[in-house]
Amino acid sequence: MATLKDVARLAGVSVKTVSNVVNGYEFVKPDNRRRVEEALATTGYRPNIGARNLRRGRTGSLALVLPELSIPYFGEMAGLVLEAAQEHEWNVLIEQTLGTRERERATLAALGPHMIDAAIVSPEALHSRDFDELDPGIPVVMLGEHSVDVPIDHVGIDNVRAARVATQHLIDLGRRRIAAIGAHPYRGTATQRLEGYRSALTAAGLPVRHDLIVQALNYHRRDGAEAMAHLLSLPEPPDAVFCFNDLLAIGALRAAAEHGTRVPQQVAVVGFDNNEESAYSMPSLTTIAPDKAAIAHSAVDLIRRRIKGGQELDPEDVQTPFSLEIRESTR
Amino acid sequence: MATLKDVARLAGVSVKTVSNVVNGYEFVKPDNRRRVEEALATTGYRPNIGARNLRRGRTGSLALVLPELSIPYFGEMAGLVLEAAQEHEWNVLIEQTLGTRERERATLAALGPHMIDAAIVSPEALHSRDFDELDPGIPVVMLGEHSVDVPIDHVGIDNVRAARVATQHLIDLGRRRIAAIGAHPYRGTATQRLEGYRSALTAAGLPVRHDLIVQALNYHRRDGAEAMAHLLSLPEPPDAVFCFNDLLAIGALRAAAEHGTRVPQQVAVVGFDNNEESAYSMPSLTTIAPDKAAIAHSAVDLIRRRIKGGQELDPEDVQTPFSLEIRESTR
DNA sequence: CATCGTTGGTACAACGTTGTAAAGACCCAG
DNA sequence: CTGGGTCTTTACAACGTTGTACCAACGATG
Repeated sequence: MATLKDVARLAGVSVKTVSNVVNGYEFVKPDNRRRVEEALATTGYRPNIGARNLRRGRTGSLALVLPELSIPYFGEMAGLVLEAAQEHEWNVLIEQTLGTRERERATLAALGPHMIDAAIVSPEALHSRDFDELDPGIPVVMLGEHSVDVPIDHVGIDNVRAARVATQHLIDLGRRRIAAIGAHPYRGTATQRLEGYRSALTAAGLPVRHDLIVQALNYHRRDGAEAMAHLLSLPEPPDAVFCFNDLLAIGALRAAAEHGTRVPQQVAVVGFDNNEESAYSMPSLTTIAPDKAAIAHSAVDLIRRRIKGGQELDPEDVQTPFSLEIRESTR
Repeated sequence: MATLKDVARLAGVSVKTVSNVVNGYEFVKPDNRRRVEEALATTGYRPNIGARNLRRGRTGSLALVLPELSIPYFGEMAGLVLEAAQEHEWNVLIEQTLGTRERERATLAALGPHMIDAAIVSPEALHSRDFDELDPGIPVVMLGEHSVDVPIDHVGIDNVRAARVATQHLIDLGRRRIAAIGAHPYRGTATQRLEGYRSALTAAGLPVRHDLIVQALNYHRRDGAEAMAHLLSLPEPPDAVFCFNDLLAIGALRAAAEHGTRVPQQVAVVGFDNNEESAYSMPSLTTIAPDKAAIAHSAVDLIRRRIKGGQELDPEDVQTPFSLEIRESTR
């Protein structure tokens, strides 16, 4: 592998002059520039990014820390973050935590400031305040989950409002026994979505019935199916279900079908995330559609801002838009 | 950020001694070792991976090059590759090519040998022989696509055989007008799956009807839906369809439903990939299920082998197992 | 007590790059 | 032809790490 030294020798100039050509420095004699460029071409020189970064004190990489790539929401988000990061010539290193708090902490501790310039973290179990003790030494942007009391930049939609919109949609359909699937003891987004659900019911003068609120410790299709099966076996089953993500909703659709319950006639279903598959499920799924590209771009922008601005910048909380995508499951 | 120098000063020893402690070198006086370890702890020293790699001549990172993370198959594969790579303490840098040949080439050229130790490439448009001119200078393992005539390690399932199994399954159901969705002018896997489809038909004494073979330039749900709509509009529509991936099949299921055609009674459908969503579609999808974890592990193993063994090693072609997952769409 | 091998420690150079500072070449005005 | 400025190039050091070579101390051996 050719280095600057090799090119310099071949072109008959100093290493620095080659470096200057490579970096587009203005004042190089045309004659030398030509010779250097020839030498670059014949050697097939490629800069050693590691050495360059060592010298420059940056790495050119971001870390994206998320629970699992096989979960459609995170797969889609990761793809968009990759694109957004590439616009600023960042490489992206992806780490999976599998949703365990221990691995979320370990990952952040391990990455440290040497491998990456910053991290975009989509925490599952980790609380913002864990970062306090951690101090990863690099800018961090949190996606989704959010704790106000910690000075960390954050991007996400207004979960409370989105959940209210979803629930209100079911109320507008005339449904009165509206269940919720996805309550969770300590997951922040779950708490917020539950709050939105509750507030919509209350505002409409409907009771909040605890037997219609089903916990889900995981947010996979299977959990949604189990929860729905449970709801349908109740003496008075619900006439609508708000699922805290699309996977739960997809599972719920299947459970309903297996139970012989028709969607949306007997039970209307709303999801959350607008996974690509939700437009093709049978029936297709009404869902809260966050603007994922906006989330990805905002996250990268926050990182750029923080890298430029430094620690003393006030932490920002960017709320990205969302919409309600109405499909067959509530039509 | 503390460096070896800082720790050395604090512990009152040389930089190298600290380095020795950090790297577990045996012969360090217990007394010094203790002092160094204390200093390490109080400074919170973390080795600068970049500098270490520069010195050692390796990077500790792999690249995973694939079309799009939002495509479930690649999302799932990426997750498994991440896990497999982590077992050997590799970081993984993911690059999306969006399926364009130009970006596949550009990515490989850009990554070069400095950022990464090796690359795992899942090409969409790129041919193995493109690598010849390219010579990325690092070990490369190809997933899926495969050209025998180029000395590059490869992992994947036997597409021809798998397609034959899928088609044979439909034949065994008594279907006689079996269509195929997903033919493609130059995509290698498409060619192989088409060949398997053909050979199964021929072996069963069934005609290969060209009007029942539908091209798909992309492999998304929408393309499957369009292809299926076309097939169902034929004067003599098929009684079974073999789709070259699950997304096409999911789209086909929806098109069938919208056309009022019942699956599997009127049209049986088989997919390929066993995406997680395919177990929850309505009806659930019969599909070829490659052992994705085996693919991921084999890919990482091939890389380790190649890094140890060097260029003169004969290229290996690992065929991973697959199975036919029979579900509602053919029951 | 001289010698040797083992153990423990250090200085230096090197990985490939770029910033700094300084020196050399060139040109033009005086 | 001198002085000053503008261009152009270079040597050197440094980023943080580790391999090599070497030195020093030590106990054991003859």
